[in-house]
Amino acid sequence: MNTQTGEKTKPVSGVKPNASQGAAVPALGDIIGYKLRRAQLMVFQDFIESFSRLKLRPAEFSVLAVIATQPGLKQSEIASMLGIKRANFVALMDGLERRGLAERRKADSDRRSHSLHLTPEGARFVKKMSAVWQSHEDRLITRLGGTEERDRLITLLDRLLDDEEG
Amino acid sequence: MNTQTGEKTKPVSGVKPNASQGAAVPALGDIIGYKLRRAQLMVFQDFIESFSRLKLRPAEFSVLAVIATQPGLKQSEIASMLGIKRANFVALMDGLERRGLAERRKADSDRRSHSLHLTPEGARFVKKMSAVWQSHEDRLITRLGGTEERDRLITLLDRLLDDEEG
DNA sequence: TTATATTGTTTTGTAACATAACATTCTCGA
DNA sequence: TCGAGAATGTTATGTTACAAAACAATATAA
Repeated sequence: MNTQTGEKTKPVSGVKPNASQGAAVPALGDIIGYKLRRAQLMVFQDFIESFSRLKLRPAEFSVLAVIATQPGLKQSEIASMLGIKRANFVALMDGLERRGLAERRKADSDRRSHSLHLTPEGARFVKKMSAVWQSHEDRLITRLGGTEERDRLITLLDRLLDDEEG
Repeated sequence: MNTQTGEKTKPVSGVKPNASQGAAVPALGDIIGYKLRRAQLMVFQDFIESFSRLKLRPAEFSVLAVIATQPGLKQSEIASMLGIKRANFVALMDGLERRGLAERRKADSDRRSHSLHLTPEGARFVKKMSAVWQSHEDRLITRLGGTEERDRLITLLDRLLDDEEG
């Protein structure tokens, strides 16, 4: 448990150290949130281009991935797992159903809820989707410098997320 | 966690790992973009709460930080530096000007452009803002495990961004 | 000069995200 | 068992971020 303010913040790359007593005006390169946002935008950009042919957006991709690996979950379960408000999940799921990739089934255990499943066509689609994702991911790993660096990045991001795992 | 690539996968040199065989459906935890997005949302959430009292949003914060450290830049320069379309920058700058924090000055060298500066009140505001940011950032650093981990995170994010620095 | 490019701006459209209200169904304590 | 309250999916609505097109004023280049 290191004190945060105790140690001088080391300039990351050619950034001036801050000497004054009050907090220095942060340089862009020192702002975690800023770097995080820019990196996320870059990654999503690559993702969107990679999936333009399949006409699949990041949120749709994540929903199909969850349904594929955990079929039968309730709509609200998947929504909350992905941090999507269930109100906004409806249209998203409508789209997947309209394209014949996934379907809602009435659960007889709880007639309010819908359990979500892939259609046969959806299963085929997920295969193509996974291949496209793999090459996208490989591109990112290359940029990072290898799988080891990828794992380190994931570990650090997990630390930020730790207590909101849900 | 690392189900799909195993420990030893090093396809990074441009060789596709699963070219012949189909790629596995990715688990959420293995998707860089997903983790990145969730972490970014968490960080922005903390940022927004930290700055609710000052009524300052991330984009406004970044603009003030740039103007404070590099006064006199042109509007379009700051916009592109932050990845904000100049069309969308107008309303943002209007807001800062309306609050008396920053101002546009007609540059006589180029009468089309506006050079951006802090007002005296803006300079005072930036001091408070920097202090608030510092505690926000310290919170993140604590979550990461220290300044060393923060630096490692920044380094990794920079690798993703490397060739779009601008 | 004339043609072309840049700067700031307005307008407009789209997508992401949140909140409130509702009908249906379930749960559970009185 | 009933009835109050919660959960589920849905609709409707508003807000915000972001992108693209067009424009006037000004600068630059041929």
